[in-house]
Amino acid sequence: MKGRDFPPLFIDLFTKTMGMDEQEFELFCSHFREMTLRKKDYYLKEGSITNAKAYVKKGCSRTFVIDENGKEHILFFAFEDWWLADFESYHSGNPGKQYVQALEDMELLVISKQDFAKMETEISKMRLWYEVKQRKMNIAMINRLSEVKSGTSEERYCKLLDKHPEIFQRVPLQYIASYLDIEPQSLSRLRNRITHK
Amino acid sequence: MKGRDFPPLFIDLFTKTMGMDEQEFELFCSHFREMTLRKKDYYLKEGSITNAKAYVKKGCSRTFVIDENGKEHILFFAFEDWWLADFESYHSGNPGKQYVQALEDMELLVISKQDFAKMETEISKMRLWYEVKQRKMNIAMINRLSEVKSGTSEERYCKLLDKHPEIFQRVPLQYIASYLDIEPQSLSRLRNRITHK
DNA sequence: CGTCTATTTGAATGTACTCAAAAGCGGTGG
DNA sequence: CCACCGCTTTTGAGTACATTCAAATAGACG
Repeated sequence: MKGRDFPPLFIDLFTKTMGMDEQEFELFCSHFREMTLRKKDYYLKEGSITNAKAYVKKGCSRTFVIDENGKEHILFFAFEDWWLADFESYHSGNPGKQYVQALEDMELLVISKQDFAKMETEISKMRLWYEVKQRKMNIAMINRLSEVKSGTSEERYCKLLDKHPEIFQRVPLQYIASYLDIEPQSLSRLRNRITHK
Repeated sequence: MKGRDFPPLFIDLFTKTMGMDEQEFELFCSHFREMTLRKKDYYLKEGSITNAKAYVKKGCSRTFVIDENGKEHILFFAFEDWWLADFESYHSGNPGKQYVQALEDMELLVISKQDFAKMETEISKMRLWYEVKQRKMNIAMINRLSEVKSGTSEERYCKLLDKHPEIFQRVPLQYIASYLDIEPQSLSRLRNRITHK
């Protein structure tokens, strides 16, 4: 697969933002393999070992865990230009706890751990990029943690609607309920309450 | 301050685990300044800009945020050998949202952002160390996120008691309640319920 | 059109919350 | 050493809110 076939944001990220030259970028791209998922397919399930990172070229997914009572809890959604992996499994080599399921048909660009590591030694900018990436994920997780606990469910719903209205165009309400940590019925009543005032 | 005055685990981390030689280690240590906090003192408050990392030499603290209704939510506790910082503020340079308050008298080893950055260029192993650190924090945050949402409050309490009994020796129950995202009264009743069966 | 799934609505239940007050505990100073 | 004060934890009573189970409606897809 040639570099020019990659999505614009992906190309920009590595050429403009990171200053990779064309040769480096071609080398980099050659290590990705394309993968498609149909809606409802799983990219990852609990117990599987992740040895790749996946760039979301198209579509969206939900990452969730199942608790001791069999309940699903969505940790986050992923859309275009996000990176998907169960990082605990990826770095430890142990089976992961996360599920990743496509909510739309998806196109992924997958790079194996080995190839990524090779890239990091061949293209020094990669290290920096991944460091920054890691840092941002970190901050996002801490913020998500603050949000999960803050305010009433109505406030959490309104904030999500305000900050990420696009989610409501693409993700069924039941999953948004899980993300907000409430039952679908409660979300339905909550939405009613809001529109009737 | 001489390297040999640092806590054993700290010395091990950088000499044994990271393979820093004595000279590098002395250089490294020279950039830390000691800081003490009295119980209940704040190391950080919302709105302040963090430009340092702090190694917890002694004591423990709680990191929390205050939501729109004025409620405190504890994100995590920190004990000996942890690193403290509002990483969002640290990396963005913007005012942070976190509070860090000492729960016991504390001794910290503080290194400024500038000095740490200088160290990273002077001692190449530092980069690697910080990368690994970052990664682990990341995973810890994702796990914390899973836990906050999983199971009943009773199950979360029991799991904490099982995995981190030492916390109960050092942290007042009201803060454990906040960590578990329940009111102190509810925690009290919950504990009663458990011991009476 | 029919089936399957998602969303809404209803009614009853339960759990955690609030407000309020009592009991317990630790530390300080007389 | 004891008495007092402040803070933490517990207990009580009433309330609010999300949950559960159940069923009806609405939408999506073949």
